[in-house]
Amino acid sequence: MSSNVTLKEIANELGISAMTVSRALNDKNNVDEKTKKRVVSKAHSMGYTPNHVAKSLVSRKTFTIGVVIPEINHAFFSEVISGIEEVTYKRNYQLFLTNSAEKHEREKSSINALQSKRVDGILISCAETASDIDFYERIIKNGLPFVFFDRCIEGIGASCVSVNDYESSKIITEHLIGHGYESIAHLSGPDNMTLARNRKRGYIDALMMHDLLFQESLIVESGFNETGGYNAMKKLLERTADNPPRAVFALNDPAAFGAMKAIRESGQSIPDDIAVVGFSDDVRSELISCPLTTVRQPAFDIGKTAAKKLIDTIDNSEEPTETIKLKNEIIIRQSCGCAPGVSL
Amino acid sequence: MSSNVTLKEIANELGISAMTVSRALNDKNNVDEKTKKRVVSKAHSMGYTPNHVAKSLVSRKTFTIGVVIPEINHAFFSEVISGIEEVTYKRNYQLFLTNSAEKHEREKSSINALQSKRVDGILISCAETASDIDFYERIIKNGLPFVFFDRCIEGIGASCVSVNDYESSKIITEHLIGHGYESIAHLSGPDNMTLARNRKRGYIDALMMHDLLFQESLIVESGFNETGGYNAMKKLLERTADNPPRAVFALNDPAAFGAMKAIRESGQSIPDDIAVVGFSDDVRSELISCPLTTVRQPAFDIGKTAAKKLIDTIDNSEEPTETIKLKNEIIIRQSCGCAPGVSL
DNA sequence: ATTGATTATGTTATCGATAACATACACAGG
DNA sequence: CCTGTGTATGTTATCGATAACATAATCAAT
Repeated sequence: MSSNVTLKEIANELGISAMTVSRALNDKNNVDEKTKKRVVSKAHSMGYTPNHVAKSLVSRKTFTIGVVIPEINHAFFSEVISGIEEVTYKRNYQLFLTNSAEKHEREKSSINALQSKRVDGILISCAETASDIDFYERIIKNGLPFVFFDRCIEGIGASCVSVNDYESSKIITEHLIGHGYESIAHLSGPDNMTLARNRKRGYIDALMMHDLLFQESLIVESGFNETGGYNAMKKLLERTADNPPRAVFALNDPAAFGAMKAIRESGQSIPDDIAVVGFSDDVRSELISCPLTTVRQPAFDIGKTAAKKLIDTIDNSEEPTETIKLKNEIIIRQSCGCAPGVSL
Repeated sequence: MSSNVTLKEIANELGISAMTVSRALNDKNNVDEKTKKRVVSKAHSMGYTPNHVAKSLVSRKTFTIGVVIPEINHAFFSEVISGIEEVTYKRNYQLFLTNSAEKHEREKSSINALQSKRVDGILISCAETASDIDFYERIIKNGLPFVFFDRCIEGIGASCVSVNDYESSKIITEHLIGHGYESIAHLSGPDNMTLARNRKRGYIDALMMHDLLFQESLIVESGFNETGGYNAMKKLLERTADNPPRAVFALNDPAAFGAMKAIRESGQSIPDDIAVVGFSDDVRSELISCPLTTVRQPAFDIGKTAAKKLIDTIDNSEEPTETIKLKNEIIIRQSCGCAPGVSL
């Protein structure tokens, strides 16, 4: 920390008490106007910056929130952060950014560090490997405001902001069914994550509703990144060598990119041999050689909504716990088998 | 803030002094082993979390750094942040993220807020409109460790981490010259920014060295985003209607995308009528219909290097001020007129 | 037995800002 | 002239952790 001026130093310079300086700088009304001016001008000339560390210690409030995300360098999350930042900026909060790198252990240590820094609340999107639900629950029960976004854990007393994963997954699967595809595979995420469960449910229910055979063997866990998608698809193609699926619904776009790579490497073409659809509308999705049909999530709005909900919860302990679902948009491109220019 | 246990509460429960509890939890060696165990176990069962706000007040050190960037939702910056985060995580610092949204006023207010929060240092990439250099200088002289990255202000006592803008710009301009193009335009940034100045200098020097006529009228300020690039290019095409440039070097990729749009709208084709090259290697650059020849910046490394330099400066006040230039890589694609598959 | 060193613990003061209480003075109303 | 009501200011205590100093108890050495 650099050489910083304190209230007492200003007070000594002016021959008055620190309290009067404090009152003057906070523009309280029971201070003489002349004194106020002298103080303000002195504070300015001495380069005074209020010490929020001291202020926070007394007020038990830091005007700081912590954000825990599984990956920073990912278009979806950086857009969410933009949304969060817009709200925190307006409401005068600072934002601690931490990265769990999809590791639950790192997530826990970040949360502990944020607690020590006495953040007023935490926004979190769970790591792929999140498992120790009690850990979150304990902290929430202890009274630290918590809001989950995107990758949520519902039912443990914290608000959640996510998208209508279930409906969107159902719709995009039905779109594949509409193409006449009968064997449709799914690259899934971990079952203890609400988001992954909902996407899988949407997929299964769409099959059921259209009287298609649901085969457990056509579901492979890929996780959220390209490598995971690639490996899962390879496994799937090996497993179904004699009778590969006609289409694949990947739980997000990076996983879909990985799957596309595996499909091409196996000598098959997209969408003529195997159609692919994703979820999340990555920046790359519309630009790749066979543009990806996917679901666009309102990332910026997710961030804004989650941040608002958190700060409302901080400001007012009566704020109800809520599960907010934002609307997705289905983006039809060519990887599903549609001709260019088709829209839903 | 939630209900938090203090040292004194633990001390009361055990009938000992707060000081002993403090010593036990910090594993000092002059505490009885039995006491230590009792304290640690009690602290755990009471859910104690150390209060870093109080600790920081005494130690005048927060283990916190502030990051100020012009735009969060931009692949380059989110990669830089990843790099920064990797270092701060390892070194046990927390990271305050703030967004200047390319506005100098917001930048100043963020820096003030960070100072009030008593960050141990600041990492900053200047806003496009940065102007009040004295402001930075005052803070740096006051002793707050500062490291600029990417968009730097050199010569005011802070370390800088950036790329060899000058050389790379010269090389990529020479590449255009190698194609036989004689009238080459440049979309530039603000002159008070070292980065923009260096890129322009590289462009001009390349022209000079190859005895090409340097025309002031072929330089238009575009700024760093797509809209800016679009408007600048439109202006340039109007201005040179009778004799448009044969190639354009844009100071970054988004500006190049905007320029490409304007060129196509004017009915000309890329690269046959007008070649375009950019700078920064955006994720989209290799995917667009005419892949963009550009300069790849080691974003992750920039973040890592800047964060390391900052923390080294914080830890050791003798750490010298340094200007570190990382190496770029020229990525040859087709927008310059090269056939697919060519590399430098 | 007395002294000094060593170990375990307690007490007080501090970081900077401010809430809560105390004081001092001016002026109006009886 | 006295009391009450402001107004402007000062003093003290507090937030939680810990550095610096103080004390008490134990044990070895003289």
